[in-house]
This record gives sequence, C-alpha cells and structure tokens, in this order.
Amino acid sequence: MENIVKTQAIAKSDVITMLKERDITPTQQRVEIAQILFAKPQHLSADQVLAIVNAEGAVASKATIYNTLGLFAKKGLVREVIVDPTKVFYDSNINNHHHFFDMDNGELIDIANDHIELGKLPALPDGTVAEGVDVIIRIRKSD
Amino acid sequence: MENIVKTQAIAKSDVITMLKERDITPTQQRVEIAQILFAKPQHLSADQVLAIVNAEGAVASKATIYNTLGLFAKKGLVREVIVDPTKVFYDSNINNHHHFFDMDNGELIDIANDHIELGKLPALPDGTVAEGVDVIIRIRKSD
DNA sequence: ATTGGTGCAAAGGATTTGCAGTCTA
DNA sequence: TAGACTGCAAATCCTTTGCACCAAT
Repeated sequence: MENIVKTQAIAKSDVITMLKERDITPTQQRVEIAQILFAKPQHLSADQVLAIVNAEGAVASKATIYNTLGLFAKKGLVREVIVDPTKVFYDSNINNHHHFFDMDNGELIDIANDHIELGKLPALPDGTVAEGVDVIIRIRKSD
Repeated sequence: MENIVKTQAIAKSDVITMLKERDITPTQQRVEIAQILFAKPQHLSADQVLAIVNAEGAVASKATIYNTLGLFAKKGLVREVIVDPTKVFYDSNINNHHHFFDMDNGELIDIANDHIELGKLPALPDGTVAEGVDVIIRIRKSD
C-alpha cells in the first residue's frame, strides 16, 4: 500500500540527546526528521525526506526540511554527498566511508571503509586545512 | 579593462582535428568553445564559458554552450566534475587526476596524479562496471 | 531537400528567501 | 516575553526543452 516506510528504529529521546549534543534545539520537526534519518544508515535527498515526513501527515514544510538538513550538515550530524548535479544527498552515516554512485538509477551505495585504501595524501595548498575526503566510484550496468 | 581573457593557445586547425577524432562535427561555435577549453588545463562552468565566448562578441547562445559542453563530456573530450551543488565544472584535462575543492571560493585545484595514491579498490557490485573514480579533498582556509 | 546545429524564450526542478505567525526556553 | 523556528508562497539560479531558422551535404 505504501512503499514509503518510516522505520521507527530510534527512540525520540535518543535523537533529542543527539541534537542537544550538537547544540541544536530539538523542535518537533527536527526530531521528526532526525528520527527518519537515523533510523538506519542511508542516503536521502531533501525531497525524499519530505516525502517520508509527509507520509504520516505533513509535519514539516519544504522550507523546514531544507533548513533542517542544512543545519544538521553544518553541525556534523549528517554528511552531504554531492555526486548528482540535480540534488544533494544526506548521508546519515558519519563514519569514514566512500561511495559507489550508480549512474543508471542515481543511487548511492556505501563502500565499507576497509575495502578501499587511500595511500599517501597530497600536501594541501598553503593556509588551508582539509574538511573531508570523498571518493566516488561512478558505476554503470555492464551490458 | 577586461579580466576575462581568452588565451589563444590552440590553433583552430588543432581543435578541429580533436573534434573530428571524436566524431563531433566541427561547427563554428563548437570550435570556438573548444579553443577556450583547451587553451590550457582548467575548470570552467557553463556560465564562465558563456562569459568568455561573449567577451568577444556573442558567437554562441546559452543553449548551445550547454549542448556543446554536454556533448564534449559525452564524447570524452572534457570531464564533468561534480563538487558544487550549484554548478557543474568542465575539466579540460582528461588525464587521471583528482581535485582539491576550495570551499571558501568555490575553486577547483588539480592534484597531480602522482601525489595521491589509491590503494586497493573495492569489488564492484555485480553486473556493473566502473565509469570513473573521483577523489575530492574539500579544503578551507585555516584560521 | 534532408539532416543536423543553433538561438531564443519559455519551462523545469531544486533550493533559497521574505515575512508573518508560532513555539521554545 | 524574547528570540528562535516554521510555513507558505514567491523568487532565484542552473539547466533543459520546444520550436523555428540556418548551414552543410
């Protein structure tokens, strides 16, 4: 009946704690969004988050979804993954890991951290610090 | 007077040859755009290409810029680099190399291929082939 | 003539913004 | 209550599309 499922795998009190740890005021919609994101490791676009939230009777507007995801990203709760020029993915897995990007269906797939190995890293330009390293392997169906 | 400079480092006949090699009909505007791109290794957005072209009296429309860059990318003449959700960069350097992305000014910087090292690559999902591997190191000014 | 390429303006889609109303602390 | 947060709709920005015109074979 519904292919949009919200796995309620995380207790409200847990996400409230997570939010507070990052100095994020735990409002109703932020908690709601966080519960969706952290139900499991996944990659969701703003649109998908909106759809899932609304699947249970709109509790957050589009603007709030964007505000919230942007805030979470800035506070380090989620990681933005830029691979598709048409949308940003929010990855609920903060741990070091990289991605396959399936160009056929626009899906992201995790690469377990120990399945890839970055040898030496280059020296950074003077006066800069690294914010993060993304490895993206673009894949496509073999004929 | 003009900070948009078109370095005419490549002869028209050379780019025509490059285009033909990839089965691209060398029209006036494609040649023009190719000369800009291949004047030197660089990363340009569609907007920037348009601006440079127009700096010498519009010879190509916005639609043609997008069509042409998309075509070049598909034919493997340039490489699309997706790091900034607000625009796509076209890299005139096809060789294996990776990038720093300066989050402060939105600029791409090449990483010479021998300054980074990808150890083992993970096994690809069944039935897929790799189209390319992008390594992006996001950097930011240190305080 | 026919096919492919170009230009213009309008359409599209994701994200942002302005501002009034609402909630949290 | 004060300041923060939310919602709605309009606005923006990049990119794509539709369609008429032009060019090359």
